[in-house]
Parts: sequence; structure tokens; C-alpha cells
Amino acid sequence: MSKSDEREQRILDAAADLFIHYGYDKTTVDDIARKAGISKGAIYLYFKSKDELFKSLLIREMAAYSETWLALLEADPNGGTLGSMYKNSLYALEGSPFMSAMLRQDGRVLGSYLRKPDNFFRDTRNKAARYEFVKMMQDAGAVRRDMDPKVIAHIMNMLAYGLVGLGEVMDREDFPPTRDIIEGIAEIMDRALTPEDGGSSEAGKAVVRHILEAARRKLEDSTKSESDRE
Amino acid sequence: MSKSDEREQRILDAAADLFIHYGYDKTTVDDIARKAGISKGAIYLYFKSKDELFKSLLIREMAAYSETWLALLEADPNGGTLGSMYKNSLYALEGSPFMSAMLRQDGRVLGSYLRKPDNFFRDTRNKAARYEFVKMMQDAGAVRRDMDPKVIAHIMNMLAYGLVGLGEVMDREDFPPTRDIIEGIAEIMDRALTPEDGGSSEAGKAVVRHILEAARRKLEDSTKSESDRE
DNA sequence: AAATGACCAAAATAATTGATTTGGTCAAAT
DNA sequence: ATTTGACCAAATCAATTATTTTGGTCATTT
Repeated sequence: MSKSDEREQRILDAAADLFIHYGYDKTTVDDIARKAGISKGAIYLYFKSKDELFKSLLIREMAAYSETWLALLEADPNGGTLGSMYKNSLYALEGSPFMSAMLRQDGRVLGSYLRKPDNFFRDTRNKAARYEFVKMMQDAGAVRRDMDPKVIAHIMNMLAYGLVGLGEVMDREDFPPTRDIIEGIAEIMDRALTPEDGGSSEAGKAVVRHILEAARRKLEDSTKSESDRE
Repeated sequence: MSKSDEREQRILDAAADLFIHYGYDKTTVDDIARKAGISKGAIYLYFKSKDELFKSLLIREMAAYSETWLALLEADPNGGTLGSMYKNSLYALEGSPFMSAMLRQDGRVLGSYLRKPDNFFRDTRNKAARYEFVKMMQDAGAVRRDMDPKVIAHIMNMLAYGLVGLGEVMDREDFPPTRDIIEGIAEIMDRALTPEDGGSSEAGKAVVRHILEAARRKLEDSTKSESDRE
């Protein structure tokens, strides 16, 4: 990694901390510069604007999320079932404050960026992602066929949303440990959705690799079109 | 029902409509009176304040929710499984805009009432309700014992929250029909949580009756202590 | 060539003032 | 005994102005 790239990452690290802690609106470019140990002007050597910086951060965080997910999956001995895949995606989600904030469209963290018309989130490309995933898992024989994949995907979305959002409306104190929740969800999903014959774990893994590969390509694309534009 | 009670209900009907449509803050007492076909002063013959009116409405809606749930349950041929109970509670929830707004702490509908320090929601009494329910179902042999009831209850809370809240952050257009979602959830819960031996449907029903009976008593209590206070 | 930070226009925030609305009351009407 | 609606203090909203902050630039320094 070049010296310059390294510093770019340092900027993003500083920004991530501040955005999570104080939110987009209340974090100034100066704050970021100071925390990164450089001058404000230097920020603009790397990013066209605060907006673009933020978008870069989102992309980086999404990529990190994917990588974490993949790593957990590769390390998981039975990483081929729907339950364990979903479980690992939830662990990755839980470990990424930004992805969590994005999913619940947290106004405090995302700030005025949310209101921007060309905002990242209404990008329709990722919308059907979970559905495609379940569908492929089903076609690969890793998920039972007698349930509508759209419904399964939607329930998975509900649970992910519940995971990152319920803390906003209920006392976190009386939550069970996150680990227990995620394991419980995985257990339920596996029990309810694994085909009678146990399903093909290898086929499942293949699907995941395929999906993550596609996700990586997509992220590279957006990073590229990013730099094209500037 | 006395003439007076009937009118009290008419007021609450009018208020419910307006609160759901315009929210607590933007609905005036005059609006309510006009819609109920009486004068503003008359409102204060039945309710001490706008706040109290709102609280009465919440209590009424909670009661209606319980009644709906119970009715659906009684009518459900296999109303003894955890899945069908939960399912019916979700149907009841879905049919009650107020309960939905309460669950997702909807700022638009609940308005400044949310910020009140003595607000209804931080009343701790109802907090552990779902857990108690699952625990009893487990003790009655209607739910398998090898999962922590706290975790099960929490996952149920997540799903309920997802049901009423996901629409705020995702396009409702690409939601499957609510009915399908709820049936899907029930199917998953049943498959994953029914004991090997199929469980006792009758014992399950007994638990539900018991719970609903307790809920009714509790509501009567709060209604009474309500009228005591005024 | 790389990095800085004083500088500026634009935007956000705060303070002020004036006008309107609204929850709640109560003397008068029914 | 009920019910009303004019009435009022308090709160909310709107318009205006003054003040501060902030994103972004660029002449100057390193």
C-alpha cells in the first residue's frame, strides 16, 4: 500500500470514528483533519468533498462487511447451510456500526446525507440482493422449496432490521447477549428451512462464494466509477 | 352501554382517526370535538386533558388488540401451537395502527407525547410479557425446551418490530403480501420450535387463555386507577 | 510537489419580535 | 344538569436580523 493510500485510510478511519460518535452533520472536515493529524486542505487532496468522503467511507465499510462475512464463512465448519450463512452475515453486520446505521437509516449518524436526492441508499441495485441469495440457495438444493423465497428473504430482512433497530425502542439492558440471539436465529432458520435430506452443504458454499465474488466486483466497479468521475 | 359511555367512545373514535392521520401534535382538541359532533368543552367532561384522552385511547387500543388476538385464536383450528399464537398476535398487531405506532415508537403519530417523562411506554409492567409467555408455553410442553426462552421471546420481538417498522426504511412495494409474511413466520416458528412429540395443543391453548385473562385484568386495573385518579 | 491554514461565501444557528394557534376554563345558554 | 363556545394565558409558529460555523479554495510555505 502506497504512503498516499495509507494516509487516505487514516482519514477514513478518523472520519468513521467521528461520524459514528457525533453523526455526519456535527462532524466537520476540520475535526476529521485534526483527528487524522493533517491539515484541512490535505483532505481535499484525497476527496472532492465531504459528501464524497462519506460515500467512500460507506463503500469501504460495505467492502469490509463483505470481507468479514466471507472470512467468517470460510472459517465456519458448517458454512454451507442457510442458517450459518445468515448467521455469519449477522455477525458481520453486528460488527459494523456503519452497516447497522445504514440498515436502520439512522438519522443521527447519516445526517443530512440521508436527505440528498442522489443518495447512495435509493440505489436500487442492492435491493433484491437477499432474495437472489435465497433463490440461488433454493435452486442449489440448500433450502427447502416449499416456501416462497421472497417471503424467506423478507423475514431475513426483518430479523436483520430487528437486530440493529430494536435497541432504539427497547431497553438494551434486557436484551439477551447478541451472540445468543444470532445463534438462536441460525438454529431456527436451519431447523425450519433445511430440506429433509439435509441439503447440500457444498452446493451452498459454492453459492455463497459466487455471491460474494459478485459483490466484490460490484464494489470494485463503484470504486472505479468513483475515481473516473473525479 | 350508557349514553354517556357511547359518546365517550365516539370521542375516542374521532381521536383515533385524527391521531393516526395527522399525529398527536397536529390534532387539536377542537378537531376532535368537531369530528365527534360535540363542543370542545364537552370533551373535558369525559377527559381531564388531551394527554389523558390520548392515554385512554392507548388503553382502549391495547384492549382491542388483546380482544382481536383472542378472537382470532379461538377461531383458529390449531390455535395451540406457538406459531399460530404468534401468528394471530401479528395479525392483531397488523390490524391495529396504534399498536403498530406504539411498537415502533412512531414520532409522527405519538408526537410530543413520546417526550413526556411519565409516558406510558416506559411503564415497565409490560416489558417481560413476551418472555413470560414463551416460558409458560415451554413449561406446558408446547415449545421445545432446548432453546433459551429469553432468546425465543427476543426473536419474536424482533420480528414484530420488523413487521411494523421495516416499511419505514424499505420500499413497501417490494414487500410480499403481509398475509404471506405472517404465515411464513408462523410456519418457521412451528417447524423450529414445536417439540419432537408434536407438543400439547390443548396445554398451549390453556396457556393463552390464562395469559389473555391476565391481560384483561391488568387493563381493567389501569382503567380503574385511571378513573380513580380523576 | 506536497501540504498548509488564512480566507470567504454560503449555510446553519441563535436571538428577537410579532402574530397565530391551542389547551383548558367557566359564565351563560339550553 | 348538561352542554356550549367566547375567552385567556401559554405555547407554538413565522418573519427578521444578527452571529457563528463550516465546506471548500488557493496563495504561500515547506
